Amino acid sequence: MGSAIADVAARAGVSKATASRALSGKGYVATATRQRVVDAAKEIGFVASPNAASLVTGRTKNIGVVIPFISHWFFGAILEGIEEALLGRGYDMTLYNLRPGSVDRDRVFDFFLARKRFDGVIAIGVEPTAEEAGRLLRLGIPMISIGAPVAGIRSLTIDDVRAARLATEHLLGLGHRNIMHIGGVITGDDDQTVNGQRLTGYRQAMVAAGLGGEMRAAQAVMSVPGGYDAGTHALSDPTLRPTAVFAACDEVAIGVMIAARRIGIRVPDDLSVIGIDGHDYAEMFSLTTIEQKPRLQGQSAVTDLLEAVSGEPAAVEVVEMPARLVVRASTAPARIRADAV
Amino acid sequence: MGSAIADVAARAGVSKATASRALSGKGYVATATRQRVVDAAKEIGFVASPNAASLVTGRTKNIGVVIPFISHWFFGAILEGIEEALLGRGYDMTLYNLRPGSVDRDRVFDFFLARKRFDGVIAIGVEPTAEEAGRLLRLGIPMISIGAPVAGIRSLTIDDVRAARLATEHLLGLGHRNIMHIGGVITGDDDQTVNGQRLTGYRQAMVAAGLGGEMRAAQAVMSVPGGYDAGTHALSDPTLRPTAVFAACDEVAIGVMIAARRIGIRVPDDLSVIGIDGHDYAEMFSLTTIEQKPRLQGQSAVTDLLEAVSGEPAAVEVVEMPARLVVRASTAPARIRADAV
DNA sequence: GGCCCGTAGGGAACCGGTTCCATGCAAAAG
DNA sequence: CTTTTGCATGGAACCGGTTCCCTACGGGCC
Repeated sequence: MGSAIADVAARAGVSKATASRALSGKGYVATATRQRVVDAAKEIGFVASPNAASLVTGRTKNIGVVIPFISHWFFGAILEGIEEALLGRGYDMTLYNLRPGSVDRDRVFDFFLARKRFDGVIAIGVEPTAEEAGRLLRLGIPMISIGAPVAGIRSLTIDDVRAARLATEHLLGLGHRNIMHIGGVITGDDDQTVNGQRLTGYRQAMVAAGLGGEMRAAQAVMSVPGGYDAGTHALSDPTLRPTAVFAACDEVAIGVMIAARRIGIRVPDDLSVIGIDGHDYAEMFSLTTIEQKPRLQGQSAVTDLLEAVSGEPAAVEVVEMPARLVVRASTAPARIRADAV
Repeated sequence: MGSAIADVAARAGVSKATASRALSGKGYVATATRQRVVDAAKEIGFVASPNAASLVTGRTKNIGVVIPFISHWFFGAILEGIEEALLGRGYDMTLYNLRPGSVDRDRVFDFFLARKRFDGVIAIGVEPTAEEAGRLLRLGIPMISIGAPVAGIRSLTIDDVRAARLATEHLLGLGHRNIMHIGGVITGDDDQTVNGQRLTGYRQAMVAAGLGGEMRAAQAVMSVPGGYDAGTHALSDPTLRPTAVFAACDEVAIGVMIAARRIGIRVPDDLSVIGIDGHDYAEMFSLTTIEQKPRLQGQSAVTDLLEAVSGEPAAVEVVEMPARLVVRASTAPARIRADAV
């Protein structure tokens, strides 16, 4: 069934060593000989076994990727960026979908990732612990994390505190005072995850504006329905209604906008909404947002990781990716409210 | 650096053969011996090399998956189903993102998939050609396709013609006569892809209702903005406006609904909208749809494929998955239109 | 003319497991 | 008491490539 390189060698009348050199293009092989080997390989439909090659070279040309969600736009887009970059360099991408709080977490890190199957690992929005990272590094498997920076692990990140401050300041600059933050689920008081940092940025901006007492924050599932539910709840009471909402991601922002429209609140006339991400749908919804480039982040992660795979460890530990304010029509200057006149 | 099974064997005072049996659990090993080996392995942090094992067993415990989009809900959800099912059985999932019309297609099928790296291949929405499939089957790599059935390849599908007929008939049953179809891009007259089949189903239902002359179909990018653009275009002229739209997928349906609202057309009062898929967001948008279960499809594909991997080829070539009408508030009985009075 | 060097190619070890086969031993069967 | 059987283990081949080391040959240089 499967033809081996020995068969190719026999057919071309050369040794295994020469056949290997001819097919891989390494070492001295006469042009005529190389051609004979290539022809022979084609004739019998030879396909090399990457496993056999990995065994001796120690390189697998395979990268393990861990991600919390696949069917979320942001993570899917990162994944597309990673896959494209890897494919272009002849690498495979093996994917593990590690839902937050999954009991499989140990199994993935201990069993699946810590085998000699991967040249490197990319962890997205997973925030590996020191032990998890250490286990891999001890095996000589470099790792890079996309998301909130983790001490001791090479990370690719946007400055989430700054992004959140930027978003809040944009609303403040438009004259809003009653600004509500609708973010993701926060665990504990000093949450260092992406959600925690965005809450921190909101607080910093509000306090700096002398509005520390006016802060209001709610938590939502990070999706359009999640934002819709949270928005419906937050906007239902006219007396408590904010004039602006800073949502921790664009899906939530879109959900809030739809909720507002259902309730009869006009965006941006009665309510300004800003998000973070630069979602594919932001343009269509005229959503003002702090735009980041997930595809680019995926590509950069690959570049960095493969450098670490084949060379010395890079100097920089935290690489910061760009995030910029894109103003569209979901934010507008605050109006003097009727009930405040 | 990496410790081998020989080191474990030496430390436990047994042979490589016994160490292998102890760790894999196959063959006779005394309980005490097994414990010694397991302890030794733990002490030196032994991690097995799956490549070495694959080389001799011929099994890689790795499945290749080809998919046209990752950051689209439907495909992402299938992927989550596949990944979950594979992980549970100790399999890896290696992913290739093959955008439609990509020049990489040959490279993926010839180079990446047709190596001895995979025990099987799942192709999603890719419709492999006979050659592409044949190459893999000749190598002894079973393949299953999710999407429109392809002759000679084991396929998992919903009956897209029937689903589209069901959707159209639902609108007809509500008294609508002026029903427009907004579908995906169709290539050629006899398009056998999912998009083509859904158009066919629409036509069948319309013709059967004696409305063959009233058919109107437009093409859209399969996304919310795509549906928004197509919807805006289709609904802008009041004299040509349909009373109902059958969208080929829920994203497009949602886009149409948003377009309608912007124009000032009330759903479902002035316009009924139905989609296909059962998107996560359908509930929130009160969207009537033909619901299918992508996660379940992914899981089923894995079950079927692994059966083929480890046993005789299954008898059935085309497996049909359920798709059912879920009525929500985006569809309503047709009204006598003002201009028709 | 002898020596060195660059190019060609072969033999064999090797990567790290799995598995076949042979051997030893104790308990059960005859 | 001998023979069979079942369990336990070791030795060695093997999977399919890559690579190290060695040999060989022809041309340029001293």
